[in-house]
Amino acid sequence: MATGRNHRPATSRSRGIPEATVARLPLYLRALTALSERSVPTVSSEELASAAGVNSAKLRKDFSYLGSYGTRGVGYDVEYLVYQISRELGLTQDWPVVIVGIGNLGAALANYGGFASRGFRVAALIDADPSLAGKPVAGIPVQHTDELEKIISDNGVSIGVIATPAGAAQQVCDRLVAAGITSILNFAPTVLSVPEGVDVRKVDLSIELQILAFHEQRKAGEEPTGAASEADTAPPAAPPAVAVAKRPPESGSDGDLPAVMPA
Amino acid sequence: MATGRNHRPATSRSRGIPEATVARLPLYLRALTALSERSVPTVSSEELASAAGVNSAKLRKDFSYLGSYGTRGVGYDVEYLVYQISRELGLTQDWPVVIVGIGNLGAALANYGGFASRGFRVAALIDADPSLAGKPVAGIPVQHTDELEKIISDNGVSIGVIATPAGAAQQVCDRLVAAGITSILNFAPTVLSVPEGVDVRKVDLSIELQILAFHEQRKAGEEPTGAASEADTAPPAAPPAVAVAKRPPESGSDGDLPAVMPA
DNA sequence: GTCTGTGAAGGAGTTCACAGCT
DNA sequence: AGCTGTGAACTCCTTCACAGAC
Repeated sequence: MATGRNHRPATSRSRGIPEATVARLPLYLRALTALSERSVPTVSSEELASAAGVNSAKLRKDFSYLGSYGTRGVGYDVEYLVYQISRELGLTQDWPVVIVGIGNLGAALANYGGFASRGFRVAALIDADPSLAGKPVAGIPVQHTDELEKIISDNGVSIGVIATPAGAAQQVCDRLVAAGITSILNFAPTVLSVPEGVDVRKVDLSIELQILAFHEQRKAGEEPTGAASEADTAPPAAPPAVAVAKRPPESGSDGDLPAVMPA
Repeated sequence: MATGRNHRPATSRSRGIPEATVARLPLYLRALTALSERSVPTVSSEELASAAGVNSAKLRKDFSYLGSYGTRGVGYDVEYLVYQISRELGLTQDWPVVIVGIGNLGAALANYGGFASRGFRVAALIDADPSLAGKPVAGIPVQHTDELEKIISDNGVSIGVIATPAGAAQQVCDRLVAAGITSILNFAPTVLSVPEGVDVRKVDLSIELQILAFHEQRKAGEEPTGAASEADTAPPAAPPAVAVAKRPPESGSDGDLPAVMPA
C-alpha cells in the first residue's frame, strides 16, 4: 500500500472503528457503487468481498464495527450500505480541496474523476510559478501561491494536497497548516512535520516500486538456480562496525521530485 | 497508507523479513541517502528514526531483521547501511520498468526523478492512442500497445506500472502477465485479478482522500459543538434489512479514472 | 556513560468456526 | 437451508525495558 501512516496512537478510549477497517471502507464503497449502477439490490458478504478483493470474514467483521447492516440468510442491501459507508466516511458532505503544485502530477490529480464522484471538490489549484497563474487546468484556473491563505479561508478548505517537489513541501505544509488546514495528502517524498491534530497521509511512488523490487528479487532467487547469490541466505553475520561501503555511494544529487515543478 | 496489500499469506516458514519492515526500508534508505550526501559518517537510531518519521525502537528492531549492522555506543555507519538496505531491497541491480497509459499520471511517473535514482529505469512508455506513438515524454518515445509483448520480452522487463483508466486496467494487466511481468504497480481504481505468483501493489488517490475525510469528520464533531450531528454517536442500531436508501443514489456514471487517457 | 540488540509484554488485525436469525 | 454477526484463537506488529558491547 502506498501509504504512510501517521495518526493518533489509537489509544483514545473511543470505541471507534479500527484504522484497518477505515482503510477498507473506500474499497467496499467502490464495489458497492458499481453494483448500485447495475441496479443489483443485494449482495452476500462473499460476493462483495471478492469484488473488493478481501475475504468475507474480514468484510463481515468490518461491517460489524459500523453496526451490522445486513440480514441473515439474505445479505446486504446495496443502496443502504452505500449510504451508511458514505456517511461513515464523511462523504455525504462536501469537502473542498486545494492542490498545491501543478506539475504533471498536480494536473493528473486535478483531472482525476474519482474525486468529484465522491464528496470532493477541487476548490483551487495553486502553484508558485507566476507564468502558470490564470491558466486553466482541468477547467480551473491556477492561482499563485501568494493567494494561498486567502483561498483557504475564503473557501473553508480543510484538506490540502501537496504535489510540489520535495524541497518545497515542508514550507507549503507549514503555510497550509497556518492557514487552517488540518488534513494533508502528501505526494512529495519527504517526511512532513506537523503539529498535533493535523493528519498527514503520504503517497510515495518510488516506495511502492521498491517494495515490489524486494519481492521480485526474492522470486528470482527461489526456484530457478540452486546457485544462490551471496545476498540470498543470511547476511554476513559479523557486525562489521567500521566497515567500508562496498558500493559507489550513489553520488549525484538525488533529484527526488514527484512530477515536476514547471521549469 | 495508500497501499493495497496482496501477497503470499506469509505462511511460508521462511525466517524472512516482516512485510511491515520491508515497507519501511525505503524510508530509511531515503533518510540515509540524504545523510550520505551531506557526508555524515554515522547516525544514531534516534536521529535516523526521526529523519524517517518512525520511532527508534521500531527502527532498531527493523534493522535487527537485516542482521544488526550497528555499533553499540556509536550508531550506524551511513554508507554501509545504505549499501545493506539497497542490497536487501534489490536496488543494486537494474530494474527495467514499463509504464502503460501515458496520460497526465503516466507522464508524471515518467518524469519522476525518484525512479532513476534508485535502481529503476523506465524502459518504455506504452499507450493505446496511436496519435501519441513516437511522441517523446520525458525524453522517451511513446510506443503503441501493439508492441507491448515485444517490448517486455526484448527488455527483460519484470515490473509494470498501470496508469490507464479503470476500464482498461484488467485487460492491460492480463497482457502484461502473459508477457512475463511478475510485479505490477496499479494506479487504476480497480481490483486486478492475477495468477498466483504475481505481485500487485495498488496506489489509489481517492482512497487516501476518503480516509482523510473520515478523520476530518471526526475532528469536526469532537470539541467545538456539543451539538453532535446525527451521524456521530451510534448508528441507527436497528438492522433495517429492507430499508430504503435515504440518499439520491449518486447517479451519473462514476467516471473513475486516474488521470486521463489522451482525449 | 552511551547507544545498540533483543527477549518479553502488549496491542492490533485477521481468521476460525459456529451460534443465531430469516 | 442460507448467510450474517461475533466471541475466541491466533498471527503479526509495536513498544518496553534492559542486558550487552563499545
